[in-house]
Amino acid sequence: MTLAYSPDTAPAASPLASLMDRVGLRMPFAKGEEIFGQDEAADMIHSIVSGAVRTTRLQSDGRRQIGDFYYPGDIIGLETGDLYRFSAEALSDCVIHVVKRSSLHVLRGDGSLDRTLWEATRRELERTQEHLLMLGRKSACEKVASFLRDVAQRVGCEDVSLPMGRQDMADYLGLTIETVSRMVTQLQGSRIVEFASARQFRVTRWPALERLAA
Amino acid sequence: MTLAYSPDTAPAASPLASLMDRVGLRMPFAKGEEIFGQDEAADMIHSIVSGAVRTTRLQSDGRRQIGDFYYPGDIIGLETGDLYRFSAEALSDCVIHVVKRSSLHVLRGDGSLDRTLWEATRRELERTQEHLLMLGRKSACEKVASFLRDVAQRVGCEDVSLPMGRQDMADYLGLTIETVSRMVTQLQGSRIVEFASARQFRVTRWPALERLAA
DNA sequence: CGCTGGATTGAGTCCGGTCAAGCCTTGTGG
DNA sequence: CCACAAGGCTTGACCGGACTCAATCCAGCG
Repeated sequence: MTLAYSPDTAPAASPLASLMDRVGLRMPFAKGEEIFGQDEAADMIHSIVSGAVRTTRLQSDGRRQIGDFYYPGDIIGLETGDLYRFSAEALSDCVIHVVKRSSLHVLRGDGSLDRTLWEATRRELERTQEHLLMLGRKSACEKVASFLRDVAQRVGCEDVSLPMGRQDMADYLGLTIETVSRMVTQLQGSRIVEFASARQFRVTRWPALERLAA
Repeated sequence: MTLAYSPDTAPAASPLASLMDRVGLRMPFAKGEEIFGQDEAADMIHSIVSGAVRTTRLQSDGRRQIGDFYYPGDIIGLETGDLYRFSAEALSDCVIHVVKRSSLHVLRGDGSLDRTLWEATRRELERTQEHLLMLGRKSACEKVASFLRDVAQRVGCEDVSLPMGRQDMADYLGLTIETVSRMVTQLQGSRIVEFASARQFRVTRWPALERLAA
């Protein structure tokens, strides 16, 4: 999570990824396709090779919350007992390395696998706690600022392209798409970020962005 | 987390707790006392023997978010790398079983400890995700209803006593104490719950409460 | 070139926050 | 045992930020 990565290509492999390479299967998914579904039996672990993924949870009345966005090198499907608690969908065309949980037993023994999975789960927990903090106590403007900062930071290069649309941002931040749009416009008005198109931007004033993200 | 427990007394021990009994130390904490602090070195794991605990995170401007409330049998201090990301405070006088992380190595070997810790971390992640969902997409009324339902469910008996005050509830739910208070009054008005005092209530209409908690 | 779906913008509303009194419980000292 | 003080909780009036609904804009694409 803290590592830099090259978008759309396989990144420097995590320890787990290298273990997983020995078992499992690479599968392509088309943009918008479901990788796994909420409440399905959780018998797979997924590692992203290329592309981007969102995890979502749908309530009966249609309200949607996005759990997180995932990029090459990230693992999804850890957070679960017997059933997936979120569904996962491809934000773009992507390739996923899929491993049956049961086949991981082959690699068990020295305990290093267990500890690696635990480590990954802990990082996931940290990210979720950070997300929690944002939802609970930040204003709309601070939320959008934090989001753009996090994405820009992760990519690490000048021009950032967002793999997700406004609705996804809104459902991640607990806002409406109108509010997200207004805040983006506002941040642009104060010359803190600059959008070339709706999904392409760069940060023009990092300190100001950091300050707003609080 | 899903197990029933007797408040204020040691519960049916978790697998981890029984392991931890062999090492570590029982320590008493007074109401309001800090058990560990945000950004301190995280070298301990804490298991609650009796009483109740909150974990909190403070922002520079004073805004506070409560991570979760913990009761006998729960483990805290798992969520962390080198530093605690939240601080933990005693909601009431309580007894905590404290174990040095390093001394857990003694018990390592068969990997069962690793797996148990992982399991605990995963449950923590699940709870955090549930919390996330609530903060992102629920109305004030739904939040308070969910909260009261969860507490009542956990205790399992008729009369529920809240170990935390309104401010703690508010900081957990991402609301102000005034809004919490109004929602409680409202729920009482519709005969869904009944408060004997500010910290003592019972649920009078479970189905309605469940429906509101959505 | 027009179609289509996502993004932006605007006007008006409402939920939850803010500020300010009051109330009730708890605890302390006369 | 009562008086009083202190802190937490409740209630009210008002305000404002985010939502809703609706119109418009714009980029991508046939």
